[in-house]
Amino acid sequence: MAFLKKVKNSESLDTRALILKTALKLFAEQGFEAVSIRSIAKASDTNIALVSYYFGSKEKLYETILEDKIPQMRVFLQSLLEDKALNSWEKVDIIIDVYLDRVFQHHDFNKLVLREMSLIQRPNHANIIVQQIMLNWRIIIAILEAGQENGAFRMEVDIRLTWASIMGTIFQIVNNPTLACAIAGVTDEAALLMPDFIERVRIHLKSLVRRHLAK
Amino acid sequence: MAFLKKVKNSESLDTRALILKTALKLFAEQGFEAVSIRSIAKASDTNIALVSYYFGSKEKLYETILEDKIPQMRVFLQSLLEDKALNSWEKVDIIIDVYLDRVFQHHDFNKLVLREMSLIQRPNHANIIVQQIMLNWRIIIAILEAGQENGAFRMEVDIRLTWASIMGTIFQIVNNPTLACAIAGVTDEAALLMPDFIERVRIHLKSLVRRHLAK
DNA sequence: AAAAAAATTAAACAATCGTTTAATTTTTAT
DNA sequence: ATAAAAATTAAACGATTGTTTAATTTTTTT
Repeated sequence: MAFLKKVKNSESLDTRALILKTALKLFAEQGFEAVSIRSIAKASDTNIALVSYYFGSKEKLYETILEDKIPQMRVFLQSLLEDKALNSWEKVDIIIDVYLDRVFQHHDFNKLVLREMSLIQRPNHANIIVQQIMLNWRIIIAILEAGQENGAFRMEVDIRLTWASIMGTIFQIVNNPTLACAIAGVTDEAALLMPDFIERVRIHLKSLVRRHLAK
Repeated sequence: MAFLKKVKNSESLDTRALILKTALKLFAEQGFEAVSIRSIAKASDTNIALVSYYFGSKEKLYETILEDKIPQMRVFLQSLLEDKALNSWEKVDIIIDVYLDRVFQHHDFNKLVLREMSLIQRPNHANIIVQQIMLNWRIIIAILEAGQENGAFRMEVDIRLTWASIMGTIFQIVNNPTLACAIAGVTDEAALLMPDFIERVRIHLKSLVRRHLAK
């Protein structure tokens, strides 16, 4: 019956990468505890023992996903902070551009991160992520506060809450498919990843921040 | 040994209410699947059979929590929409005030709702909540768009994304204790519920929206 | 005070969980 | 072609899950 032998993946993803990809999708959709190793195996058409074989445990599989995707963002942000060729207004625009593209592009992964940050009393992996995110947060705040100190932005503005508004807007949209579809006026969730919708969010955010920070 | 008999709750909460309260806290902290009936029983110092006894199942306990807390918000919003004594600027201020107080006051419950909205392929209870939230959403959008039509707000503003920014800001803060502590400059999570911090968010939000909507 | 109802308990249930084992197939290296 | 290594499999492991049972205690009603 060799002719019935299943062809596992036309794109020739190796099994390890296939499990990672499938697990990310399921974790983002349902949460860590709700996803069983058996459901990962079934969805990826692999054996239930392979999670232990490749990653050691379900926990370590999750950590691998998080670590694989942890942003190289910090290097970029640090260089942006130190960049003297750009003024503060240009830097804000760049940050919005970069974050918007990044969150939309890796929206599955961002759901994971967002959920981790909302939970407490969690295993080690959560704290690692939270710390990474907070390191980036400090650099961004430094960039924005520099704009205040050099006179580009209003002094009365609450910089930290301003950044919370920017990220909150993006997360609110990416994290909440039903709401996002209502905003976009579509029924298909895939439409949210279309360039025009992202562009609409971009315009809104930049307009919002510009009026807020301007003297 | 009657003198050693345990006194369960000084505030004389009946057992059913105690289980509800404890379960809400644990679900908000750890998520639905991560919380076992045994952990609820242990944390509330009750027997593991009582969840089934009072609520039928873990699922129905969760549904009871959601339904118990489903906002009376819609009645209020509908009356605000139809109120002709208030102008659009006053209505926006009121909406911000009400939502801010409400989300902070029931921050545990809001974590649950937010998480439900981010997950897909969930049991029935999730859809119920999502639909309720979306009904409120439509009323709010109607109120804001009325402000545009009567000339109070700029026509160029993206009303739906504006509301996403307001809610996103609030949720970002309430849902993310670590970030919120960094913003507030405190280490104790309890400090986030202090009136001065909420007041700070309120001032930021109103200032942000005012500049954004004003001509 | 006796009877009925409600609340609470410990123990057990089957089902599912993550993980391990040991055998087998497939791939790689010699 | 043969041997070694890696990948994959089915089956089983003990632990934990939500739930049910039946007995007991507590409360309420008569």
